[in-house]
Amino acid sequence: MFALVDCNNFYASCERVFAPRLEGRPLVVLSNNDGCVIARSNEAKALGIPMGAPYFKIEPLARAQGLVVRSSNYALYGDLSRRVMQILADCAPRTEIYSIDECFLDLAGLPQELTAQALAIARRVRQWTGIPVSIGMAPTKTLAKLANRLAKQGQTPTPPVLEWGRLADPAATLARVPVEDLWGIAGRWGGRLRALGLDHAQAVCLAEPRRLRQHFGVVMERIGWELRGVSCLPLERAPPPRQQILTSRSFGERLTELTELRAAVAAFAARAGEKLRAQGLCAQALSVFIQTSPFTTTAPYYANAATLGFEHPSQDTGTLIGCATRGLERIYRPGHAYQKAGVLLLDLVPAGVEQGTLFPYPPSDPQRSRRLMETLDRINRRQGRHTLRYGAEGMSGRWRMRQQLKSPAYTTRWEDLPIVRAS
DNA sequence: TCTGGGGTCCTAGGACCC
DNA sequence: TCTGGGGTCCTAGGACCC
Repeated sequence: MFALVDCNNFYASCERVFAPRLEGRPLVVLSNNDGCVIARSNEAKALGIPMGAPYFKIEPLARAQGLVVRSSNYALYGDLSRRVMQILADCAPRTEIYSIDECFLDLAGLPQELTAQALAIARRVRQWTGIPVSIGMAPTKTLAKLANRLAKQGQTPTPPVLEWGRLADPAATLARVPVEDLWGIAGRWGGRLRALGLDHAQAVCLAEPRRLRQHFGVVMERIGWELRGVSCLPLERAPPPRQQILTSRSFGERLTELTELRAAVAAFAARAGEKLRAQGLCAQALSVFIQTSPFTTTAPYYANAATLGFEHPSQDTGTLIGCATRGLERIYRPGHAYQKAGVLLLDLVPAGVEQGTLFPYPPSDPQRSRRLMETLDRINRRQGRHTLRYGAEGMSGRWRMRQQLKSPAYTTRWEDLPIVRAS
């Protein structure tokens, strides 16, 4: 038996935890660079603001309707997520953190009163963190996801919890669920399922699994089995090691000069290196890409990428920046207004087991590099990111993101601690 | 003027191995 | 006219997730 705990409108809820006056008001959170809407409160959804809407298009409406708008504040969301996950880890024998706002629980061995248990979990998370959650429970992950969605929609006698086994008529419920609402099915497959006459979850459930496999492959076959109550997707305790690490950003302003791009790309490489070391990995190759805006119609679109292999596996920021810069110089073409760039680390291997080089040239000192990176990371962990950085990253730069509407990092910066006054 | 960032898995086909 | 059987690795493309 699985439970899926999902935080309601997570980013919007995080913004409200330390600003309770936003309770009940329509609220949206914007993507990096204040580009589009990536989270909406229920009130904002009711206004008809779609997910992913470019902000400049809804701005007039926003003003007229008193919409509250925030830049994304990942320091805050990440910290509140960690707290929620910690509470959940105490509530079940095994958990799987599925995303920043979702967690699967393995309910095996828990007392039978599952609904009562789940209601208590939801209350506890709300009381201890201020974050509202919904919980779906079922014998498979796919059904637990669905139960969660139905619970969120209020289709449950025990909000915010829905236990699949307590449904009076599961088949009729499935028949009311459009295929696109199933976990793992989006637009393309939805269209193809409908073309086969399978347009609701119950039709997929009744379809011959072999047929699903023929038309779509093993992924869809598993969805079919899971809808029938046959669990195919186990709880994953330890996340598998990363296969790639990407750091990319849209620029606050368009860039045309190589010098400016170089600083941006160096900063991305440095950040990617931090992530790499935090995971205990080394990269064996790096890819750098740049692109102009895909939405501009007045200038030709240009996008390109360069991939470079390393002499030997590395987690040294200096090496990463050097490679990224060489790659950039290969693909940079003057005359374009670049909108975005990124650095992708590839062929990751665990640090410490990498293949050495018999005749390194130029001679290098891996111990020295390792100590330097450890010191760099330690200082930046304690004193704040960017305290110590490479000169190539530049001090500021027009490429840095616009984030004009960001709330304070209430829980992760001393200066931003909220002050409570008694009156 | 203004449009996110970060990932995963699966499949088919080609090249190659013994 | 007829040409084995069993495998791996790599890449590109397509789909999906939050």
